[in-house]
Amino acid sequence: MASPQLDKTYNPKAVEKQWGAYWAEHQLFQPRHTGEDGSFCIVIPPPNVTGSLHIGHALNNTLQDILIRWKRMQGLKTLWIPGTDHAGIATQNVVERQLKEEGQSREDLGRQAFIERVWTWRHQSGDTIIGQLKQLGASCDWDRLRFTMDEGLSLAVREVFVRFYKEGLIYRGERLINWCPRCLTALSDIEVQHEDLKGTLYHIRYALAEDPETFLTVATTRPETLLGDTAVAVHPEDPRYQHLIGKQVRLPLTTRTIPIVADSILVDREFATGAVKITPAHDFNDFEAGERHGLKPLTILDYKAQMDPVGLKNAMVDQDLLATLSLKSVQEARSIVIETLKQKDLLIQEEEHPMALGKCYRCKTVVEPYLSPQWFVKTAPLAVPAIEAVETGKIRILPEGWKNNYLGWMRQIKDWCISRQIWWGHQIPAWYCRNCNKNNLLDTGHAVEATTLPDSNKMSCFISPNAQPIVSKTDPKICPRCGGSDLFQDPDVLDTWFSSALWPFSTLGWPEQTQDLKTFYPTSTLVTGLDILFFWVARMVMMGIKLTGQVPFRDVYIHALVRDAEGQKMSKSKGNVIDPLTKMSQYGTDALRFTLASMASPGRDMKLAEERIEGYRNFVTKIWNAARFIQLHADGPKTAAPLESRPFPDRWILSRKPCHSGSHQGLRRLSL
RNA sequence: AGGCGGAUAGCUCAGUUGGCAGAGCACUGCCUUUACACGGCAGAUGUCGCAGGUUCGAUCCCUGUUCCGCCUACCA
Repeated sequence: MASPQLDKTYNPKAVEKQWGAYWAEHQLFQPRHTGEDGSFCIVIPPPNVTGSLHIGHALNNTLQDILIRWKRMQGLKTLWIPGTDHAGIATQNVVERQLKEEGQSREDLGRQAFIERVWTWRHQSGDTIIGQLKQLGASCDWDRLRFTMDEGLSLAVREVFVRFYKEGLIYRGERLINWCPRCLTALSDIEVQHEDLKGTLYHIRYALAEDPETFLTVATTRPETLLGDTAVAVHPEDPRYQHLIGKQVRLPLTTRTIPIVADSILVDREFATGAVKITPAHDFNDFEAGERHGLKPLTILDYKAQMDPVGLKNAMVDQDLLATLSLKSVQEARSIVIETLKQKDLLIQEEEHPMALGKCYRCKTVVEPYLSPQWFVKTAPLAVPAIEAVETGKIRILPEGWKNNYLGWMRQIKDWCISRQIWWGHQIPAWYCRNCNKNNLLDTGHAVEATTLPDSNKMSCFISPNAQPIVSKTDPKICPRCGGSDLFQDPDVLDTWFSSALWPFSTLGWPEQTQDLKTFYPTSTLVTGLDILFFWVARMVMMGIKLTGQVPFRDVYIHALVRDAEGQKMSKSKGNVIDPLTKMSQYGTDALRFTLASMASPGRDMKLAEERIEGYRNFVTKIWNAARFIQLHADGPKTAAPLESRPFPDRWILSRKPCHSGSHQGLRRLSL
C-alpha cells in the first residue's frame, strides 16, 4: 500500500469492492490446502432461491464465515458449499401472485407453462441472494454453487424415493392430513403454526333416538362439523352416561342417528359435559377414535374448506339447510349452524374457551384436517439411529439445551407427509397405468370437483389409495404388469424439505462416490437457526445416517433469532425490518458483521438496534485511523529487528499474535 | 398442559470452576491538542426479579415464587 495518505475516514465500499475482486480472482475459497491437518466443511443452509438477504441470513452466514475462515487460516482443507433451495410452496406463491397481477392463474397457464414461468423467475431472481451473500463477504466456494432442483440433486431425490419405496419406508395411503385451503396442498405437521386465540365452546343438545325428551349435551368449538359426526363418545366409567352407551342419538340438523360409544382415550370426564362428538373426517383425535370404533369418516368440507354439497348429502343434512350451506366457508357455515341450533333450542350454552388454531406457515390461512391419499415417509425406523447419534454424542448440538428439544421431538415423531399438491418442485417419481387402475382413478368423494376441475388441476386425491403406482428412477414407458403404455405421472411434488434433507451429501455428488464426498463427508459443523431444527436438521440426520451410514455433520451450532430493539420479530408488515443490505452500504459490511457477531450469544435471541451498527462502524473507523496514524509517522518499511532487541511494548504486542488472541480462544472454547 | 430460556446501570447485554459488580449506547463535565468529532480525556449510575436456604462469603449453588419469551402438545 503505497498511497500517500489514507482517507480520513474508512470507506468500506471501495475497500470491500477491491477485496471482493481479489478473492474472486485468486479463487481463495476453493479448498487449497493439502488436507494433512484435516478437512473442514460446512454446507450453507440454502436460502430460498427467490429470497433476498435478510438480517437472519446475515447473522447465519457471518457466523459460518468466521468459522470457515478460522479453519482455513489454520491450514485445514476447507470447503464451504453455497446454494439455494427451490422452496416449493413459497416460490410457487410468489409466481402465482405475479400472475394474478397480470389477471392470470396457474390453471390458465397449465402445468408445463407455469413451471417454465417459475424457471424464468428463478433465472432472473435466483442469483440475487447469491450476490448478496458475496457482498456480505461469505467465503463460499462459488464454483460449487448448488440448487436443490439441479440435475444432480434431482437424481439424488429420485434415488432416495425409489430406495425408500422399495424398502417400505415410503408409502401412499389415505389419512387425515393438514391441508391449506388457500395453497390447496397438504402440509406436514410441522408446517402448521399454532396460534393461541379465544375460541368459543358451544354446548349442544343431542336428543336420544328412543326418547326425544332426553338429551345428551356435547361441547365443541367447531359446531359446523357436527354435520359430519359419526358418534358421540363418553367415558366408559362415567356414571352419568354409562346407561346410554350403545344407544343412539339423533344428530341435530340431519336425519341421521349416531351411536353413543365409550372411549377412555378421547374423553376427559372432567372437561365440559364429558360427552364428545366424533367427527373422524375433520379432527385428528376423532379420526383415531373413529378407527377404534370402526366409524367411517364423513367428509363435509371440500378442498377449499367449503361445505361440500355431495358430502352434506351423504351426511343426510336437512334439505333446506343443505341448500343454504352449500359451498359456504367454515366461518359462514358456523354462523348458520349456530343460528339454526338456536332456533331449534338445541344450543344451550356458549362460553369463552382458549384454544390453538393451526395456520399455514406460508400464507397464514387456517389449516383444515383433510382426508386424502398422500405419500408418507415412515419415520420411526429412521428416528432410532437419529436419536442414538445425538445421545451418544456422534452429533453434538450446541447450545446443549436444544438437545432435549431434538430428542423429544424425534422420540415421538409421526410419519412425514411428503406429497404436495403444487407444481413447483420434484414431481413424485410414481406413475399409474390407466389400464390397470381403471377403477382407482378419479375415484373421489368429491364428484363435483372431479368433473368440474380442469385436467391440469386434478389433484392426487383423485387417485384412489388403492391405485398401483409404478415407482421408478427413470420415466417408465410401459406398464410392467399389463404392458400398457397409457401411463401418467403422479401430479404431486415432494415437500421442499425432502430435497434439503439430502443437502449435506447431495451437494457433494451423492449417490456418486465422488472425491468431494470422500474428502468432506461427514461435514463438520452445521450453523443454523432454531426455527429449522425439525424442518431441516432433524431430517438431514435421519436421511444422512440411513443413506450414507454416517452422520451428516459432527456439530450443530444453533444461533439466536434476530429481533428488533423491542424484541419483536422483524416483519415487513410491522415495518421494523433492519435490512442488512441497506446497513452494509450505510455503515460497511464489517460494521454489520461485527455487530451481529458480537451480539450472537448462543441460545438467546438478539435484540438489534441500529445504533449498535453505528457504534461498530465508529469502531472500524478507529482502527482505520490507527493505521493512518502509523502510516503518517512511519517512514517506510524497515527490516525487522530481532525480538531480543525490541522494547517491551513491541514484545508484548508480538505475544498477542492471532493464535493467542481472544477470538481464537473464544472459538476454541466452542471446540468446533 | 409439558419442556426450555430470560429477569444485572436509563437502554441493549457480558459476567464458565462462589471472593469488593462490567461493556457499548445514552447521560454529565472538560477538550475546536494536525490519526480520528464516526473523536479524546474525565465522571455519575445498580437492594444483580422476589422470598427462603447452603456458605466465612451468593449475581453465580439449592428450594419456592412472580413476570416475560420461545418450543412442543389431540383436551373437545
